[in-house]
Amino acid sequence: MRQWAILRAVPRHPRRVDAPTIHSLLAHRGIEVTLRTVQRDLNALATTFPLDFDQSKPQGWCWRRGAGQLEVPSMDVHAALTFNLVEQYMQNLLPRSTLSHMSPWFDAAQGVAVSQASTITKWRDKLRVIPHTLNKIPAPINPSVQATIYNGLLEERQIRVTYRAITTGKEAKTYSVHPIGLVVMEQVVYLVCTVKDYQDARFLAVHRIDAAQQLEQDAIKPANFDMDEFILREFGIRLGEAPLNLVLRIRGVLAKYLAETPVAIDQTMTPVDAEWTRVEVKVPDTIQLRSWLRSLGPDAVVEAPGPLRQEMTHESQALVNLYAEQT
Amino acid sequence: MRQWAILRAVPRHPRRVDAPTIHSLLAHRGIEVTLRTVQRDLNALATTFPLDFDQSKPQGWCWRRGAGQLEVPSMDVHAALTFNLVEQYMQNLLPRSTLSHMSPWFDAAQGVAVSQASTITKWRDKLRVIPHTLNKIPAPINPSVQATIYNGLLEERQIRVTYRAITTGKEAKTYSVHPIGLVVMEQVVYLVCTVKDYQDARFLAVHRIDAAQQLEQDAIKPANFDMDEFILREFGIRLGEAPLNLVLRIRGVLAKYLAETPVAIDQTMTPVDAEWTRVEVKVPDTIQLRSWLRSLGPDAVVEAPGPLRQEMTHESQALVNLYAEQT
DNA sequence: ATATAAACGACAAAATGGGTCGCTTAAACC
DNA sequence: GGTTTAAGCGACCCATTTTGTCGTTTATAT
Repeated sequence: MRQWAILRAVPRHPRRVDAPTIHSLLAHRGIEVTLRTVQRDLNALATTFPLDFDQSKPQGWCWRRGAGQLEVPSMDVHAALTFNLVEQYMQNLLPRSTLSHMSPWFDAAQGVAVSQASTITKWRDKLRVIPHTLNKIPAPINPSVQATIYNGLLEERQIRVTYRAITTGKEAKTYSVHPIGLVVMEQVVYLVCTVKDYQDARFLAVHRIDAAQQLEQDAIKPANFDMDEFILREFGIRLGEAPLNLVLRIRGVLAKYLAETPVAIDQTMTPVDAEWTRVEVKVPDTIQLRSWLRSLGPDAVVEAPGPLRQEMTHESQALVNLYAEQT
Repeated sequence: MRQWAILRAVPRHPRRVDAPTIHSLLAHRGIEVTLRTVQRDLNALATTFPLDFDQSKPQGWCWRRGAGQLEVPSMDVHAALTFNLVEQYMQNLLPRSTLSHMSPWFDAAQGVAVSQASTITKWRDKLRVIPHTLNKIPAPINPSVQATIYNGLLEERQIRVTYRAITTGKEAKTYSVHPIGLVVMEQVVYLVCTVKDYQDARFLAVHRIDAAQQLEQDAIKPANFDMDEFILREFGIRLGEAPLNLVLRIRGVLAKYLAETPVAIDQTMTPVDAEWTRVEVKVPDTIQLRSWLRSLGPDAVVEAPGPLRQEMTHESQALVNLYAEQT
């Protein structure tokens, strides 16, 4: 039991912890033993587990870099299968530096034997995830900047950041921010925060932060801040306040797909004729809805509400005009 | 050490393992002890860990249902943050029954204290993932059918399935299949397999499989089967053989976004005038490309290659015609 | 009904664990 | 640069625990 507690107290590679710290930590949990015993335990555990310590005087103990994840209960094949799917899914949806924190588990999932005795078939041979969007390349994030940002966010401390605004020509500025939250949209990670002493929240793309340094001062969250409200307002998601009663005319395989994965639970579908099917569904009025409707091309026609139909009509006419121009 | 091995040998709830099995398993790993010792260990461990056994004679041991994931090294805050992001991301991308296999880890991530002493701030307050597509509802999958399918796939055994084809009117048919792989596309899970003794691979939507039963016979994978080739061909992904040298004219915020998350590493962007920017990039000729181009609406015009421009021109004209019709 | 195998209690010998102490060594501080 | 402080480590020994053995009980299978 004590050894179990010690194992869990030892952190992964870059971070380190020394024996006296573990000793007091154990005492805090009601496990009263001599420091000597803790030292003995650490040495004993190091013979079986990939633990390392540095040569400084209070020896800093850590799990060897690249040490695998040991879990109880151990990962079963179905969990491993799911981890493998998620790994493929996430590949281009989060920046490498963030996703890398999960690699111990992804590696563990890879290592789970597919079947007891059979061939050493690789998971990759059996599993594929087809990306639903065009695979864009996430902007790289400086790992140390990311670490500082995430720490400041979680410990609720102010951070001094050097930010390179997207508006061209402007050079990077340095100021302190109060981190509030993290928002991921379209493969980009944004830090939601207030700047200096202003009360209004802003968002900064983390990959455009060139340098970051955690400050001593606590971060102050503006009163009555509502993250969801902020997102809908500032990220240009919500276009209308009320949900739309969308009526759509669709054709082809799209009807089949939509029958299988409905847009919402109240979705109803009624055949119009041999070619077309009418879909009625209540959906929030968002930018994603527009993107989706556009992406369907000439297989979907908005019938109602009127304003949305108008909008789509104008858009398609605008597109035709653009294509009519000589290049 | 022996107890550690025993803990890892005990599976999660529905599955069970008995003491003699563990005993022989330990012997296999060079740990030679009496069966009695194993029994004693199990009882001892059950006082500290949430282990349960049933009342049948060879006692079946398992981790109590809902037992948390215990890991060494324990999950640090950055890993927990990433797990929370991924959980939000995956929410509607995989069916519940599949994703639920990861819930022990998602729960563990939730449980990681955000900061040492500070407030018990919930992760949810700080993290948000904005879905990039319209959030459709994944078709529910019968968990026991899913378990059988996944098992058959991993153990490479034939499966007798009752499949409800999407073509209306046809009733469900039952036949045996040789599972080859799993493909996830647009929130739907497909089983790639060959049917009966035919050599050509097909794909079945897992949520349309009403019943499944694992058979004794080994599954036979067709010679020279190439999963990637199969996907490109059968899922209608690849439209042209060669990659396209896409030339695109874009405007507005899109130019900024595309500069940050390029479509491919060789992407070049050159301003045309105050409004437009020209993007050149080599991309595979896929259905996703079309969807993406369409989703951009009148903010993007394809300039080359010619055939694609033609295609887009015709599509937009067709859409205008559709909207011009009286409802 | 009988045979088989697993679980369990009891006991004793063996092994190991852990506190104490003193020595050594490396930081830290004046 | 010397001194202080604290951590690591080897050694010793007693108490506790561990584990093999064996006999009994109980449930499952034949």
